[in-house]
Amino acid sequence: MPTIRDVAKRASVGIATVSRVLNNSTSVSKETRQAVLAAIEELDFTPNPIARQLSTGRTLTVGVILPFLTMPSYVERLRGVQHALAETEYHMVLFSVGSPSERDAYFKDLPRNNLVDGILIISLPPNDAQAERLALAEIPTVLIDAYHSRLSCILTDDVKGGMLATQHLIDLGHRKIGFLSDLLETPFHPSARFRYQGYRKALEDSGIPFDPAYHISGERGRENAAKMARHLLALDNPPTAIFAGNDIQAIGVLDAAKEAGVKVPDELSVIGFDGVRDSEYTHLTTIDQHLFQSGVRGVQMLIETLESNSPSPQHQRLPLDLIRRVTTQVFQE
Amino acid sequence: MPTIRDVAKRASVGIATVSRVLNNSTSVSKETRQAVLAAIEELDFTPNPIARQLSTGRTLTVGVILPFLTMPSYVERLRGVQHALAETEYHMVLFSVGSPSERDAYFKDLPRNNLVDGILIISLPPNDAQAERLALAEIPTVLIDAYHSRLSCILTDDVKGGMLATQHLIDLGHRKIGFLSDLLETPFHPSARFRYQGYRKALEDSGIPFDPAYHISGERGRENAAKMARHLLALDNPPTAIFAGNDIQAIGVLDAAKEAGVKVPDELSVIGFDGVRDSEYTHLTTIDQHLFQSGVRGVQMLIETLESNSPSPQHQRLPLDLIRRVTTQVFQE
DNA sequence: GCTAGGATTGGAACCGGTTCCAGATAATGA
DNA sequence: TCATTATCTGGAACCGGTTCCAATCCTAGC
Repeated sequence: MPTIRDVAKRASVGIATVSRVLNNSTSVSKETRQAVLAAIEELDFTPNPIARQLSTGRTLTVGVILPFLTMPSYVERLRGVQHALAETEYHMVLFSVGSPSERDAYFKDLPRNNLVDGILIISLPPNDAQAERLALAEIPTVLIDAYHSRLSCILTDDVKGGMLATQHLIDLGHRKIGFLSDLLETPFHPSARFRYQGYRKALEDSGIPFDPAYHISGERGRENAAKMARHLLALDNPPTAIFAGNDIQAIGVLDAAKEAGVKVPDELSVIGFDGVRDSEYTHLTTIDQHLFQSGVRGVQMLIETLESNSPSPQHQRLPLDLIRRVTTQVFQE
Repeated sequence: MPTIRDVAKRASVGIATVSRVLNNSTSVSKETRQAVLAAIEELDFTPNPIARQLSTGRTLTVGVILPFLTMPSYVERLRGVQHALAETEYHMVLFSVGSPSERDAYFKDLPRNNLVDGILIISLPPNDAQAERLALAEIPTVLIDAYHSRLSCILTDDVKGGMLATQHLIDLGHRKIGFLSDLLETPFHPSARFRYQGYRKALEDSGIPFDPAYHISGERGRENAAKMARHLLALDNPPTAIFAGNDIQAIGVLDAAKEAGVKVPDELSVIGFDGVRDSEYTHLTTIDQHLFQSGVRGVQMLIETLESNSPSPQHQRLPLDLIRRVTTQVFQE
């Protein structure tokens, strides 16, 4: 592998000059530049990025920490990150988190070793101590789908989203509204809890009493959601509408309804949350939280911070949009 | 940020000794080691991986090139890669390919710049020239779900898989068997074509004449598959079984069948291909090609090559298993 | 004709590790 | 006791870039 010194020798110039040509920095005469470019061509020289990283202190790499592709919504956010990063000169290193201890290890180590220039954390809220460390680190961090006052964030207002979804059902005339979701207490992202809060708030605002029988939560996944939905549908006085904590669960609800012979949306309205692709296929009414866009925005915010190194954390809130498809309908007696 | 020299000074030893402690290489006396470890602790020192990379020539990074997460099957393979890589000391850098030109750029550049120690290519078969370059490069490459004689590969026998699926339907007594898939000619991975060949071969082996009306291909995706399935089901003499090129398309077929009031499996048997998670949910009979495992094996082969630098390409074939679920059934008049 | 100042250029130091090699010390054997 | 060897240890070179700084050349201005 030829080095910059080989090129310098071949072009009969100094190594500094070759470097200048490579970075087309300060003035190099046209003839010299030509000579250097010719030598580079002849030797088939490519600068070694590692050496460059060492001397510049920049790695041109962004580290992405996420709960690894366990849910379509993470994949969709990651897709947004990838898309936005492709427009820049930065590479993407993936750090997958499978357990709280793994998460903590990355939170601790990644900001210290100079492996990446910036960190994107997807759907993994740090605790106060971790956030403090991240905030003090030289490497900027942006949280996507997680909040901490000390760090820059791309946020989704899950409470508001929960209200939006519930309000939609209320507006359609429903009064017996079920809520079905992941476990509310989780070591990872507590979005289900916030959405539940939104659900409760919307009911309260409309003066609809909350019925604990209409609230059920359990392990994630379509099958489990179907199981929970069967339970709701088997109640003596079953709900006429179900708000599922995410789209995958909503699809599980659709499964259960079909199986039970309950017609959607005639006899049961179903609304999801996320706006993943599967919701399109299934024509599910849902709350679109712009997952792809969250990845894009996260990258934008990180790159901005990297280039301006403004230290004050920024918080950006993504819009939420009700996408009305065919699974919700006006309540009919 | 403290450096190895700071540690050396603090522990009153030479930098070489610190390095020895860090790499617990050749003999260092117990007392010296203790002193160095204490200094490291006190200074909160972490070795800079970039500097290490420059001097050792190893980056401890594997580059993964893949058509970016456009299909569940790629995600599943990637998951396997991630899982296996997590057991090693290697990191993973993701290079996403959205177009043939992007693919060609990565094939060309990645082996040259010393950014990664090894390359995994998922579902992107290189042409001869590219394969030659990759084979000659100092950086080892392993193809997952793609074949080239000059390179190590983790393979799936799509032709055999196509035969397996078709044979299953034939064994059940079906004679009017449809085949529905992606476009057979694609700039990317031609798995659909191979599966189609397997379909044709199985028919031929059983002496069942091929009916061109039963073969349809088009853009990928569930919806498109449903559209194509509607077409097949609307034929004067519709097939009694459909083999879909992949699970997502098979799910599209199920959609179309339900919509048309055709009962699965009573009136129509459906078999998919891949064994993605969605196939579990939908209780789809399918050919499991062990996607996750393909990622794991790819990593294993790559790491092996990295550590033994054996230059001769290895080819490993993954098994194919028929998973019989509920969407296929004995043909009944 | 002489000098100030801008344009080019090259050498050397530097980034922060690893490792070769030689020197120092301790232990072993005769 | 002395030579020999094994064990430890540190300095310096090296990986391959970038960049500071000083040197050189050239041209314009007086």
